[in-house]
Amino acid sequence: MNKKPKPATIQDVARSAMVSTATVSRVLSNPGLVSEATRLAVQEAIHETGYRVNQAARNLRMQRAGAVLILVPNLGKPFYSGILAGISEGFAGSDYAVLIADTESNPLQDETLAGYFRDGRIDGAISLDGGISSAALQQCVRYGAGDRIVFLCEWVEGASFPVISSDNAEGARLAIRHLHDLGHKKIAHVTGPDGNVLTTARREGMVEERTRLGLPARPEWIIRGDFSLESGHEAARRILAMDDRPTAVFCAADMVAFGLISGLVAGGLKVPEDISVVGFDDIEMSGSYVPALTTIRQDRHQLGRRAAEVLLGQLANSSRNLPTKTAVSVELVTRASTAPPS
Amino acid sequence: MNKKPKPATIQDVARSAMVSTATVSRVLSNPGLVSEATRLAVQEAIHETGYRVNQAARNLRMQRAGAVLILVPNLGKPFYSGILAGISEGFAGSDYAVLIADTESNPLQDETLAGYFRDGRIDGAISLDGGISSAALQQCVRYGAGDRIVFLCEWVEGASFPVISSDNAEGARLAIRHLHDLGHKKIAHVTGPDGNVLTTARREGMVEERTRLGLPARPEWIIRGDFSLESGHEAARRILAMDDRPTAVFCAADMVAFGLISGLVAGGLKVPEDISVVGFDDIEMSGSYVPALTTIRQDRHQLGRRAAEVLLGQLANSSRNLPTKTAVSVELVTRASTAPPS
DNA sequence: TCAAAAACTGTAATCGATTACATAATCGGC
DNA sequence: GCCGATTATGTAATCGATTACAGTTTTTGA
Repeated sequence: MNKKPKPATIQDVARSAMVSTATVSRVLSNPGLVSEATRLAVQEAIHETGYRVNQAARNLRMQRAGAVLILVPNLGKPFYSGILAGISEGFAGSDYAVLIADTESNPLQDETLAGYFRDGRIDGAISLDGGISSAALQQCVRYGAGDRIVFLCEWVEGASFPVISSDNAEGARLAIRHLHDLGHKKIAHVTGPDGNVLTTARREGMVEERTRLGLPARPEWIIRGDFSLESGHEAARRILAMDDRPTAVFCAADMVAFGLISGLVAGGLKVPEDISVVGFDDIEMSGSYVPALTTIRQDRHQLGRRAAEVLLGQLANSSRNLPTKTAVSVELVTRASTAPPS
Repeated sequence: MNKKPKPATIQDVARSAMVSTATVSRVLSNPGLVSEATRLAVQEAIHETGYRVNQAARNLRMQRAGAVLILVPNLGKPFYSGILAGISEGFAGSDYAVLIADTESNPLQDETLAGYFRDGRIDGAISLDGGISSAALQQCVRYGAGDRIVFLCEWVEGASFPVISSDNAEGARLAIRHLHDLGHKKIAHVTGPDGNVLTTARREGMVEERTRLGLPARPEWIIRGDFSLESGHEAARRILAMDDRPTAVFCAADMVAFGLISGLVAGGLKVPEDISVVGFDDIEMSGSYVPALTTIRQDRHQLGRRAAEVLLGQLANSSRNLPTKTAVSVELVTRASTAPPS
């Protein structure tokens, strides 16, 4: 029943335009080489036959895969959605397919990523996961993929790949400054997981600004978390148990802030009346949470686009430029979870 | 500096094993046709040369794309993560690459999906989006892709494609039965968005079971929502304003339940003491929310795997079997957000 | 023991593009 | 008006696999 109208090939177009396949191919990829007249004739023929280039054939001939791989630590985290959208958009004009792999549900073996390159299944990769083993990266470099990997948001300390990320330290500073402006002096921080580069950047930005403003510091005001709701909740328990409670808390992620707030509220404190809370990320939920969360917005769409652009750039000029570090600016979004201390 | 050790081709293997390329190819894809002795020799040669099949070449020759596309309404919703993990796992053994597209951030034009098929960029698709226009689907059918599309979780009413989904009506019944068992009589429901097939299935299951149990019904106890946190919050406002308040609320999604709970708490009610809340989905956050949410668990991993299996089956036997509807069973998870009415 | 069938294996065409090289046509300068 | 340079186009090899068809060897059966 199905008409399967065999798709037109470059041969069909050539026949229809009465030129050679070489000419058709040139019209497609290097129109400057073809005279006005033939170009028009060929374009006409393309239109007429409904021709579409067969990527598999092109990729085979050009020895490329026509695909890039995005490594996401955990697709379930709402934080990544906007980023992926930005990435998709960035690749929309190109002829690269975008593959996505979740490194949590399907942990990356040391050889896996390199294997993708080795087998010619991908031309490049963007990693949102800073936890890739350096052995795995070594492998990729060995297969000549050293300049076709870009890190986004997270990165591997010491490895030499381009990195696109928000200005995490600046975000932390903005948060502290905001709380300071409101009149807070005793400010706590719930960190991300140990060993994470974002944890470090945000913690250091926080400490730096606190010092700069001459605010008091107590060791127990730096609470170890892991970006999760639960860790926020746990942090609330700690804070409730303190003698000398902070009047404001800066959380390393919005999810942490949600856990924290619900824990504090359950413990009888009011947010922001008794204690102010600032998050980091500005995920979708943050605006509609109760109370709406004051937070540091990362321009996730922008981050994604930039990463796509950088990778496309690398793929185009195989010239191996120096790896650069691009910082995307962040922004304080003031909402209902912060207020002057009582 | 990069050694680029040109990957071995099937020719290299053939040479090394002193057989023809045809034989090597047969060892790869149809070992039964080759004698024990040559097979071993070839395998040895494959090992020795480090040969890996070039998918681009194979795909070109076999006239396939070697890829499937997953259409996700909104990658940001935590609900989808487990499903995508399941899908990835389902395709892990196969030689299909998995492309993911977010239909919200990058709305699907009518021709887009069909275009992927037409251009031979994908062999099949799994749609988590029930909102695909039937014009778009018609197009796909026209390109002979009618039996290479599978719907997962959501579906298009009236279209004839295989559907894998949770038993939504049963989930709703379980929720109502649970509340009834606790002693609740006045049960409200916050629905999903109008026109969504899941909204309908869950609402009908709820109404059906409520009727079966002889529970009272009031029109205002069916509150229109849209699966979002905000709609839950809005529902709380409505409920707080009612004269004759329900003692329990069944929400069509966990996110709605979160919004509802925070709204109710903000309004001075306690959950579950004053009012019980049940969600639907059991996303990761639900277990660690405060209070931990009683909800209907969908086996998301299983859903994903099944969809992958069904699509792989269709791709293998191009025989166009009847579209089937697979219901994956759901489960009540009892946590802290429900209790007997006071 | 011999013909027919079965089991292996090789030759070469093919998938649909790109591009090096060759050839033909046109142009410009003196 | 002639020659080299430039421009436009075609021929055919190539990317790396699969597979129809043919040829060779082995097995089977009477």
